[in-house]
Amino acid sequence: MKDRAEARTLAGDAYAVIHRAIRSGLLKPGQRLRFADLQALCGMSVSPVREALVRLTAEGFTVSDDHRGFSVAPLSIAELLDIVGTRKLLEGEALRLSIEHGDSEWEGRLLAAHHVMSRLPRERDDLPTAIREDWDQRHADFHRTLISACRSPILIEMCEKLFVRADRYRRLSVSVPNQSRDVVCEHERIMTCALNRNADEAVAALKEHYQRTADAVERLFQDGAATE
Amino acid sequence: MKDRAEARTLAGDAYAVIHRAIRSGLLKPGQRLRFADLQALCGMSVSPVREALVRLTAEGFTVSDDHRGFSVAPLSIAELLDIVGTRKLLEGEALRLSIEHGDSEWEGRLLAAHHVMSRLPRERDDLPTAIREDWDQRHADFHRTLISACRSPILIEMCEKLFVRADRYRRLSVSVPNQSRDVVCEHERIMTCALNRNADEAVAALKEHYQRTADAVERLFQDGAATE
DNA sequence: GGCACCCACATTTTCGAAAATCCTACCCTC
DNA sequence: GAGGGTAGGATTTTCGAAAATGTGGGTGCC
Repeated sequence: MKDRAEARTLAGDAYAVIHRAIRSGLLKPGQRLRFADLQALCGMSVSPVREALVRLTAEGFTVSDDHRGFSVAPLSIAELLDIVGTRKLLEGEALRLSIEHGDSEWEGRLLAAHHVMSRLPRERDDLPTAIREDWDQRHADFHRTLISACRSPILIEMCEKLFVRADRYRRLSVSVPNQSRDVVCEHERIMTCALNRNADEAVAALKEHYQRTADAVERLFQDGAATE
Repeated sequence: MKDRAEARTLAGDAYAVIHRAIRSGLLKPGQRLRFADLQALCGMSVSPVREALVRLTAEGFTVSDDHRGFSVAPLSIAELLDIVGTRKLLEGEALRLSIEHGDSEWEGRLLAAHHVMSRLPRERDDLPTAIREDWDQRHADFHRTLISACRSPILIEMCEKLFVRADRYRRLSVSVPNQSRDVVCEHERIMTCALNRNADEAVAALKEHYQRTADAVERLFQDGAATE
């Protein structure tokens, strides 16, 4: 769930390393994961690696087959659509609650998060990885902040998990340089509606935002990006 | 998540044993979990026990503190209300989708699940544990069946996790013999509305059903059941 | 030729002990 | 007496090897 500051135990490191390897595509969907390889990758013994895999499995990034080990969870259009549909439901409701309960401190954090994000270059394939990761971080922060005042830790946790899970798919679509979308504008609209306490419109804008991302990735899938 | 058929590895056994111990109250909320004790309880070495705890932590039954081990997740009114609120949202939508997509085969399974449950004695404190567990099982099956046609595996999985998590609380309320509720009737109303494809009413009835359970447990909490 | 069985190999899972970390209580200094 | 540092013991975390299990191929039988 977290990624940074997750380094007090070796198992935490292993989790971070493998998680990153899966998101980055170093470990491909469906690929079998051998302990020997992962031990070499993480530079540690089998125990923490196994612990990391158990955690990743609980979060849907890997799948486990008793006595036959683990493999990277496959990607599919069906799962993408499922994730997006569920996110629209959960984050939509979380945003509505946030707008209902959020105070001016929340408004401030929201403005700040959006500002920082908008000042960074838009995600593009030709940018250095470090900058892309930076944008990803700010983008995640913005969406986190949106729902942070909903007063439901469980809802927040579920949204967080789905966000990271969806991220595997979103990364595919980044390699398409132009999608004739103005993502910055979409974010702005969500924020403005939220600040104006216009819950219905804010939620609608958020759902639209996710649906567009889903559509972009779906197009990509049909061009065969999933099979590689 | 599962409990039965989870026995192909020792770690799976450990998970089942500890999970059961937490739900039954043998391991109390907030209690520190020492490996030595759990190894004795499960009859195995540290590795599978640790794996079980990692999984339980991912599902919210235990909490982990780096280098300080694990403890049973505490119960609180706030969490109960959060769980119930989220369940109403998730299962409500899942039921709506199920009603939209379910075919006659689904209707059949729903009727069957309800029938089996209604023929069993109502859960009561004075009944033998085996019978109570049987009723619990059928009750869970009924609710599972309700949403089983929603076509969203993720939604189903989340509902399942919340159901089990809420179960820890629900078990507290069972010890109160009479709550002036007709649970059988509540279930029947949900089913009838669902079969009549009356989504709005079915969802409303389901949410009411959960809210009443929550209210019952909440009353219990205020009488100090949480502190023991 | 097809099918079942069995053996050797590859891999995961589990064990028992070593290493690392945390907590407690004590001592020393100020 | 208060604060800080430090050994000792308890506990978790990690390691490396042993045990258990799945896999693939070869052999013999029908």
